[in-house]
Amino acid sequence: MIDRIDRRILSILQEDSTVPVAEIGRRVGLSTTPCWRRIQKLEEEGVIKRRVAILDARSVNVKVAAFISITTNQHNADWLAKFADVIKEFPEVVEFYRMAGKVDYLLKVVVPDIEAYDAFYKRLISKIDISDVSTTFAMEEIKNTSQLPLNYVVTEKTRDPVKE
Amino acid sequence: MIDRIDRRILSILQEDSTVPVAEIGRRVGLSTTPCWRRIQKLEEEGVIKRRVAILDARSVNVKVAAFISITTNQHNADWLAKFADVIKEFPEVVEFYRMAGKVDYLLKVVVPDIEAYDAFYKRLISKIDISDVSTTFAMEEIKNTSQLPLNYVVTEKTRDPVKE
DNA sequence: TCTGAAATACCCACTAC
DNA sequence: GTAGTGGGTATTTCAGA
Repeated sequence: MIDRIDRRILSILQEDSTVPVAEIGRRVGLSTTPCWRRIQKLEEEGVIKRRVAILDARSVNVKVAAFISITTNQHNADWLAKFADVIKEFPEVVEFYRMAGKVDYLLKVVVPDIEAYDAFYKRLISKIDISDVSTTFAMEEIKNTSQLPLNYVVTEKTRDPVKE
Repeated sequence: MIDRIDRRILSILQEDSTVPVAEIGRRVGLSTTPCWRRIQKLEEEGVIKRRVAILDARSVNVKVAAFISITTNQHNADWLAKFADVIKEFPEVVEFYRMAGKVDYLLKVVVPDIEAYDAFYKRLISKIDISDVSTTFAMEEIKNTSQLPLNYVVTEKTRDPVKE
């Protein structure tokens, strides 16, 4: 169970995981060891999934983000499993969801430019048989964060959503 | 300028930033110091933007992802600036793009459930005047990674996209 | 002169108390 | 929560291309 202190620790770590444990402890009003033990527990429980480096998209030459809406008429489990496996393997696909409503699947893809998108698209449809596809491009990334909101965390003291 | 070794270092770090420098060096065929210097440089240059902890969405009670397409008839710079500022401040909004085509803006929002989405939606439209909004929900997250594809990186040796 | 290997001092993560 | 240790990291020095 996550309490308020855990939540503050998570908030710090998902913003910057290089902050030393002693400093985190200081900020949340804990000494190093208990703070460190909480972090360990959060990692064991899988609340903290991993620690990663976030790269600059422009520096690695993926300046264009595209959203691909896929509608299909094939809905059996076998087909879906194969479809998902194939698409997951493309490194350009950074997000992939099965949707409710008219669109069946939504992909977020990152590539250098429209030309590269076209090449990617051809590779995609050559590997898998999909009926209806529509793509929209992001002109500007206004916000894109790995930080999840923590105001909905169920704390041990209360079951109500708590404001940050 | 990024070379092949840098690319391998980035690949390791964006998958797991806890790997010790000596181990990274071993994997890319470098001793600790030059490897460490490369990482420093990549951070200085902003290729590595930050190091963060990735949290488990279910553990922090945000199981539902929604995509909100916003169409507006207001296109002046003032309005956009205000609009962007307001929306950015919602922690539930994890992604926010200005789009090309019919839809003007696309938001990705994470919340605990449909009920919470509704509450969020009401708060959103109370703060800002938007004409046309449509929401689709993700039923299943098949892939969601912070790892960018590195096969498009422009290396010092070649300007061609290089296969991983 | 630039790049990499070896060596050291220091600081932080982690353990025992 | 405090004290102490091992290990990784930051930094310097040195060797070689």
